[in-house]
Amino acid sequence: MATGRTHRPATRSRGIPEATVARLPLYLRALTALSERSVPTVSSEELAAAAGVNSAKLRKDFSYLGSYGTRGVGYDVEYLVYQISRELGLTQDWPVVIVGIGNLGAALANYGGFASRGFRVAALIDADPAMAGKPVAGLPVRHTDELESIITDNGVSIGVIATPAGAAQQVCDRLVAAGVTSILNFAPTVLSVPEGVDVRKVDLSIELQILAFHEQRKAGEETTQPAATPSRPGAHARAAAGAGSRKGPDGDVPAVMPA
Amino acid sequence: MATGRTHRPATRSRGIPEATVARLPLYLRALTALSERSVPTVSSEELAAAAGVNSAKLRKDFSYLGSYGTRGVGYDVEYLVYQISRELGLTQDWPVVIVGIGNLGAALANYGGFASRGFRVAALIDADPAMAGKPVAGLPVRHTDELESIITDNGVSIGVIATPAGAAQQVCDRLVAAGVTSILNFAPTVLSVPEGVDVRKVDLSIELQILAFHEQRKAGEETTQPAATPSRPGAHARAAAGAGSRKGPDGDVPAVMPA
DNA sequence: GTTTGTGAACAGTTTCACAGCT
DNA sequence: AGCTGTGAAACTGTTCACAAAC
Repeated sequence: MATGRTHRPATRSRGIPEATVARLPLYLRALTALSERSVPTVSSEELAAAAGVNSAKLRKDFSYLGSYGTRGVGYDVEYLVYQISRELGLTQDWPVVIVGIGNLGAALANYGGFASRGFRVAALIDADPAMAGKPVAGLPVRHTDELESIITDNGVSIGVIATPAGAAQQVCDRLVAAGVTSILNFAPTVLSVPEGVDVRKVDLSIELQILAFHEQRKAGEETTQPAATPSRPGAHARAAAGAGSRKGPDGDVPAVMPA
Repeated sequence: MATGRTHRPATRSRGIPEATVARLPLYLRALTALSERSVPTVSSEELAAAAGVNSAKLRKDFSYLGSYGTRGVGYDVEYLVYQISRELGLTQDWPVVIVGIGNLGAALANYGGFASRGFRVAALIDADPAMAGKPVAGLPVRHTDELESIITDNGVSIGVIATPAGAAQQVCDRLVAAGVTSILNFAPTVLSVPEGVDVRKVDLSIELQILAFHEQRKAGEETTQPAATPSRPGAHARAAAGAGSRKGPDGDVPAVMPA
């Protein structure tokens, strides 16, 4: 998923489709790996396989960037790496702050892929005074009091929130007030931000729940639904309904997963 | 987002749209909060605001589950909590293993929201023998050798991979061979899995790159942007020449392949 | 009067299949 | 021959707007 509220009204007459943007990093990673193995060119078929998509989609995606391939040959790896990097804005350096240096914040700070491409951890910030000064991933943790000055002094426009849910909105507000316009939120909360600020969220429990949904489908084709449905407070059981009303709490029994 | 799911022709004639499934956990979280405040009913408008979506979408989403609201009134909170939980498969318990107990794995193990709803950490697994037996989040870390027996003994069908990228595919293969059919992958790699296995991935650096894309765009379109554009690493000389050969945003220049 | 549930219109995304370049 | 680039078709997802239910 993506941006919280406040997304441009898809006024994308001149832009790249959002779905394509979301795949460019994937292509870039695959291309970087090829580049490191000194592979000079790659076909849409090969690159698509490496990125885990199909080749028609990949070609369509690239067509939004320009005609960067050569018919009968494929794509030049180095050239594509550069073009995609530029398109994603990775030819410049993005200072990032991480707020909330608990288990997760520390993990993020230590994450190598962070610095590797365009991003630089400008500061680690935590509300706990006991954390202040302690080094994490080679950086001293700074106290929340310094948040605003850190942001302005470093020209930070991207913030990562790894605090408990209860603190997230407040931290978000302060980040935004200080000038941050893109936020990556790991806290399990819906953040509200003013127009013009992008929010992306990463949420473990949502991902697990989506997996559970599909898992249940796989298992439950014949194994029934457990338990009974508690009666509905305001309404009557509509379970009867021979026609029309296609829904109902009972099994949906779709023909899914053909072996 | 981003199921790396194996290509299924979406045989879902009678199922719930994927986009809807992905939002159900969001609704559930908002409803749970209302439930804890003993709010008895909620309108689509209110609930939508709490979940960060618009009300038409929410009503459409719920319509796939059934007619669970009351016109003129709204939705009964407790009843909806139950229905969504059941739909997501959270009325049963899902044992989960986490493989790779580094910074991130430990963070995940400690994540409270894990156990809170339907999920239970059955085991923490790491390849480092020095880790074996050490308690993390109250559980002793087990060695990778035990992976298969842990999976089968506990009937684990959901696995979380938090290993380095290099180990992820191998771990994935072992998980799948042992019976896991849903995987949440935190390693920055494309996993390949057999038909019938679901993969979802969470990738920090992809999220950041997407943010950078939009951030760059903000800086470009309107005026402003307080400098904050440090050095450029190894930008190619052609940078000034415009985007590419096609009808890009600006000048059209014949394709230039780098030597 | 209020609010749901939903067909219909619209928008975005993926896939197909092939023309056109190398 | 091989492979890209892209219109058109097919599909999925979102928004609109209003009749039906309370």
